[in-house]
Amino acid sequence: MTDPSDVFAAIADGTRRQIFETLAISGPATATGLAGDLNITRQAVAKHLAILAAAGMANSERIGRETRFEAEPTSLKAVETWIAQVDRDWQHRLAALASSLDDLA
Amino acid sequence: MTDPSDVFAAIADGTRRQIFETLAISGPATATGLAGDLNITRQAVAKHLAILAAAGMANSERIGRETRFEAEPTSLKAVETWIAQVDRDWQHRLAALASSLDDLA
DNA sequence: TTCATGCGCAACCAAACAGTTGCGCATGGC
DNA sequence: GCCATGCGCAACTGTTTGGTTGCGCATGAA
Repeated sequence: MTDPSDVFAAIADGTRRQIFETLAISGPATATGLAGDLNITRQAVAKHLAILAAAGMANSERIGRETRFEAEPTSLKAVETWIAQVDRDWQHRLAALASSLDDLA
Repeated sequence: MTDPSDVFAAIADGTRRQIFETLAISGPATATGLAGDLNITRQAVAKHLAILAAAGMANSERIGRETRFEAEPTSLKAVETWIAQVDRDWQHRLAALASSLDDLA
């Protein structure tokens, strides 16, 4: 299982989000291909892809001498879950506050 | 308007998420108070709160010699929106792929 | 007025990070 | 077999970042 915290760290970087978006929109791609669009080295992209993969946000498959990376959108569930939980906590606190104000009336 | 990218950076740090959760659950608090729970300096907490505030995730209010910080949960909308967009892109690509496969049949 | 509390600002430090260059290895086309 | 392509690994660099300590200022209580 991948640490949810890794997902948060992974999406923190703009370049990484961009790579992830590109994979979602255009489908599987290689580090070399992606490096063409963005204006950075293949190595830099490869590092980002490794981080995305470690966070469970991308899957790699070696085909001949190429390594194709594909996005794994379900990995963002962890972030959605966290946001939903915070929202629940917030609402819960407001409700408790309101009811305690009612008690005073 | 706050840069959405700031929100991504803000939630990337575990301590920051923890502070944000605490504010959502327990309501407004000061840097000194929060520093007690977490095991770091008031200064460190103050920096985190400044980052959260800059990202639009927290609002501060000075009361006497205290500065109370409150969570702003709506600020997470930007993240939710991004995730939803990526999901749409992903589904759209899959649909296009399926239809192009149909054309071959 | 005096004193303790709480805060903000600045300097500093070690670790993490995004990015680069350089090299060697494997795979596919000629 | 030979060469180009694509990749992974390693070392290095500048910048960002989470954290600390120290100081001075303002506010509330005695």
